[in-house]
Amino acid sequence: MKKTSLNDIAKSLGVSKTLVSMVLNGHGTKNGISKQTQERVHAKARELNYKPNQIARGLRTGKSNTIGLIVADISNPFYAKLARHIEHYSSEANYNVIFCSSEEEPHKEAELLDMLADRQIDGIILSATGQDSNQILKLKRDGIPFVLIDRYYPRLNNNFVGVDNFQSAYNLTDHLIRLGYSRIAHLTVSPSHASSLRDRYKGYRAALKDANIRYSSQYYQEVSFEEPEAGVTRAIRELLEPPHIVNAIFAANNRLAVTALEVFNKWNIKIPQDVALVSFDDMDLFKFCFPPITAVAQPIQEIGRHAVELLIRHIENKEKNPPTQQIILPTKLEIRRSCGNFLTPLETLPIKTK
Amino acid sequence: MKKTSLNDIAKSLGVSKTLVSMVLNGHGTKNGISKQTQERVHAKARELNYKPNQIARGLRTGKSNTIGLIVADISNPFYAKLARHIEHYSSEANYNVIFCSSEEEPHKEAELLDMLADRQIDGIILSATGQDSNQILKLKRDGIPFVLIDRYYPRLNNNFVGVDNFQSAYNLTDHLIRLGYSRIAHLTVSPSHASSLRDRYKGYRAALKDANIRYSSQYYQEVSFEEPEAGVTRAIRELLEPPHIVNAIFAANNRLAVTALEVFNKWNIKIPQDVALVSFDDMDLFKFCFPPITAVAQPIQEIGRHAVELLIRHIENKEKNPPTQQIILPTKLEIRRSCGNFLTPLETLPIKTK
DNA sequence: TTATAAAACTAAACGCGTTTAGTAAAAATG
DNA sequence: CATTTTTACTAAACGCGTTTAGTTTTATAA
Repeated sequence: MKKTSLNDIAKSLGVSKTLVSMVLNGHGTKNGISKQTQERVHAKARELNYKPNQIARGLRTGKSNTIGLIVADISNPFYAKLARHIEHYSSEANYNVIFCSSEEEPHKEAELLDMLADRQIDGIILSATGQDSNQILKLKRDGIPFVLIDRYYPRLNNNFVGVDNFQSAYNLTDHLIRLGYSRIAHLTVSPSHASSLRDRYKGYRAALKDANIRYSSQYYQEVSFEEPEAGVTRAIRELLEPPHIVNAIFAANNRLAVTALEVFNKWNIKIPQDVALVSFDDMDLFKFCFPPITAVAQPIQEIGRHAVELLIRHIENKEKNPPTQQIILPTKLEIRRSCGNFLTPLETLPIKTK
Repeated sequence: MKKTSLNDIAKSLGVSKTLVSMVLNGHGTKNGISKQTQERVHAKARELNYKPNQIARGLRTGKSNTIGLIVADISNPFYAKLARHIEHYSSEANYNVIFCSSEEEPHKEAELLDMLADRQIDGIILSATGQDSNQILKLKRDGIPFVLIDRYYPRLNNNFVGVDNFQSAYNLTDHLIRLGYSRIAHLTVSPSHASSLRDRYKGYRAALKDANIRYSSQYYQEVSFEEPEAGVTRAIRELLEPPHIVNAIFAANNRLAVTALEVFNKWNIKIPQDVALVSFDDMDLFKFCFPPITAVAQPIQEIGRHAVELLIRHIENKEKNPPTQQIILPTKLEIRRSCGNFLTPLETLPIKTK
């Protein structure tokens, strides 16, 4: 039960496969194929349930109507949601998506980029590990359209869709400062070559500086991507062993925030009494944690939409070489109780239905 | 700056591309190519950084070293984690993965299956919508190796990796019953053609029956996949409007549980005082909710590992046609406080460091 | 010395849809 | 009627790696 090929249709109608190809691609009239013949071809194609082999087509045209998406970690809900939106908008524009996950490893990222190039991908959406701009230069040299998301290379003028990590981190830190916290730790991933993480750190430092709060290098804690549990455990021990060095922790991503919660739970450290916690990147359940976690929320759907639009514009105008574009979208500071204004749920009102 | 092709190597060495192809595929010695020539070919391939075009190769061999993964919803953390594990194990076995998300729509599932077939995928891992077994029959007829995950078709004897949804749901319900709950609602997704959801419902019913608890059709609430908020809101209103019909809710997946939490929060309904809540599928943050949510946890990594192993076994023994296999893995009941044994966090012990 | 075999390599077909260059027949024009 | 144009269609090349069926050269056996 093999698939119907162009040739099958051509033979069964006694015409050439050229003709069939032209008709099915809508170039029939342009090439002067008669109406009846066109109709016969369409009818037969329907009858045999013909679907063109995209691979053979791509081999000839160099176009695959497929875009590659490389995220740093598909199991992180931020990227998972982003992947879903990207898939959605691509599919609307008649593109398929190949998802990949680099797991923050530059060599895996390089491998995946090669793999995608092998597969004649039309373009790439990439959240780069940031360690090595050679990959990006190679994409540029090879003329493969691409859009960076979430993280960019400051030196290179590429297509980019993301948020203002600096300002958002500044606001988040400023929020802590206004609530009276002055010894604020920054918990981040090492090695943090990703521009997003670096900008979050810079925003944090800038907010401290503008508030005339002395920064201590003890506040800065790096945790390896591979073993967050061990790293966060160590980091929190250093930050909170008496005398407590800090009274607030800024987790630079949601995974670190969740891991911090694990550690707090294990050691019975209470938020915000013992220490305040805020997270960059929101999660559905942060609202329902005890206490709810204050976080910066990114407009994930919008990031996905713009990334797809921008990429497709570049793919479909490859010759004209449209100018690169940087799209910076607004974030939202979700203020909850993990840094004060503490109310126990027991103080909430009685059940109100309807 | 185009990519190096086989021909480039052949020409620059003055040999045929046949020879180059054979050498680079390790068939050099078998075909009597001399040692020196083989070495020259390898050296030149390295020098030109040659990477074979997988598409052209696949066109000829019919093999792409790529597997397709279709999940019901990539933004659901259960599937996102599963995707990550599947990617990991596939990559270890030298296969790439094309991820897709059917968003529970049978027609999209059908489209994606066609798309994957077009791309000469070697095999498919699928969490089927369950509405239409024709898709599955077509895969079988076309001889495409596949493994179902999470959901299966009871009538068809296919490869399958998943958990015992019936027994796990039975245990979860039984846990509620032992804590004294007798009016237990079942909140599920409509239309629930997925075997996993149906089995969860059956397990719930069986537990009620074995405990001689009368079941009322009022306990059963279905919510559409597309609009969970509106549906869950309506469902919970019906279940909890005075006089409260139920005192416990069994959410058949994590998304429903999270949405239920949203509604409870909005209406100030307290868990477990006003109503108990349990979820099928665990989430990282369920531990830290207020109160922590009792849930059935699936062994996601193991599901991914077995699915990949089983699929690759079938792909690589396509001729021998190995027997189909059903792998049922154990779940874990994570007992937390959302159904009683209520302790406020305020009663916990003082900070204990180290 | 001649037939035979082994060693080392190549031409060409293949898979399948696209595209260029071209042909045959009918219609229009002079 | 002869020539040009138009209409309707086709052969063959192409992309690129794989594979089959050889070919040429050298070595071995009869």
